[in-house]
Amino acid sequence: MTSPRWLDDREREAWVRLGSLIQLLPAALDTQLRRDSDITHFEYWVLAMLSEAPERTLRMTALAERTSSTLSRLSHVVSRMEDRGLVERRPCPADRRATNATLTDGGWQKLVATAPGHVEAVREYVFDALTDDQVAQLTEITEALLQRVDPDGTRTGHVRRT
Amino acid sequence: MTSPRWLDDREREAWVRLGSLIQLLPAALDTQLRRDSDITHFEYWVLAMLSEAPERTLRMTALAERTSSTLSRLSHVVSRMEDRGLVERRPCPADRRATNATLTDGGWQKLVATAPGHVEAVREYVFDALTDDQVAQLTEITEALLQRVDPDGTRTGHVRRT
DNA sequence: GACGATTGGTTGTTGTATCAACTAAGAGCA
DNA sequence: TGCTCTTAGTTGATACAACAACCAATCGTC
Repeated sequence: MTSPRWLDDREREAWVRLGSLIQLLPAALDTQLRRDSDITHFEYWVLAMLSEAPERTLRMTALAERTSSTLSRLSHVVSRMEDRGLVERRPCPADRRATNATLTDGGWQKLVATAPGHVEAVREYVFDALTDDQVAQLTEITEALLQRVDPDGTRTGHVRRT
Repeated sequence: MTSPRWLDDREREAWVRLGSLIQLLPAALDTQLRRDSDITHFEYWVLAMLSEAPERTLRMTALAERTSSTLSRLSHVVSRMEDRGLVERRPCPADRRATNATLTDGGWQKLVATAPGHVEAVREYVFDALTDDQVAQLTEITEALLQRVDPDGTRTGHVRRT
């Protein structure tokens, strides 16, 4: 079971914690949002990204990038959100292959009602636990990891540093 | 849409990257393992944790803790792994409520065959991207966050610093 | 201006996660 | 002993994600 380049002790320590974190943090955020607002964490990002876009509208492809998801996943999710009246989908006049997703008034209100509690949860789980230095370190570290996980930036183009 | 304590710019920057990362990193690891070894990332942890235990055996509850999962999820997964001959389940003689899960020879061989490629992927996605200092910072940061996400340590008892 | 390649998006299938409900065994205690 | 409470684990229903197959529009190019 010897591998060319095994993990050393320090790496193992970091890895086991990171493993737990990527397991537990999304689950914790999902739980809060489901309980308080009956939406998933992913749906929250969809609402948030649309709310910040001009006209509260984005092409599906652009929205997929901003939510770090695939187009397929997004399509399913937006369908459900459309059924619930949070989002509207209309064919793009400029490119008739494309579809524009727009936040409805109901979706906007949902976001407004949801955001404070969710931000509070993010603070509680993440930022209240970290010093200012650590927040800066976290930015650098996540930036470096994203460079590896998504080198082309096709799923994270909007957040990547120049 | 004003909240008592909104996120400032630095926090937002860190948050959007962390959000992308917890979305993409598990997916990337899952993809590698599925493609190369036909197991999920979670199943890999199950194999790995059992392989390090005495007698390659753990109580379901202990295994759930080491994999940061719920007992319910673990039960389903172990059932499937049992069907594939990777793991065996036997009632614990000492406490007849409890169940011991044991790695089979087949499970051990699966892990041996899988580990090098997976470790290589972990290196590629994580550790090759970080300096030694950053690895240390990551350990501190993840430790601090786990403290918040799982304060009692019921899902992460084995990794928590004293 | 016709043909193949690429882009944009949807849909169906299958597998997995989650939640709540449940059984069964041990612990605490009158 | 008999009662309740807690712990350990399983199961079934429902919801969600991933992958592959697919369609339709557009681009490139000869």
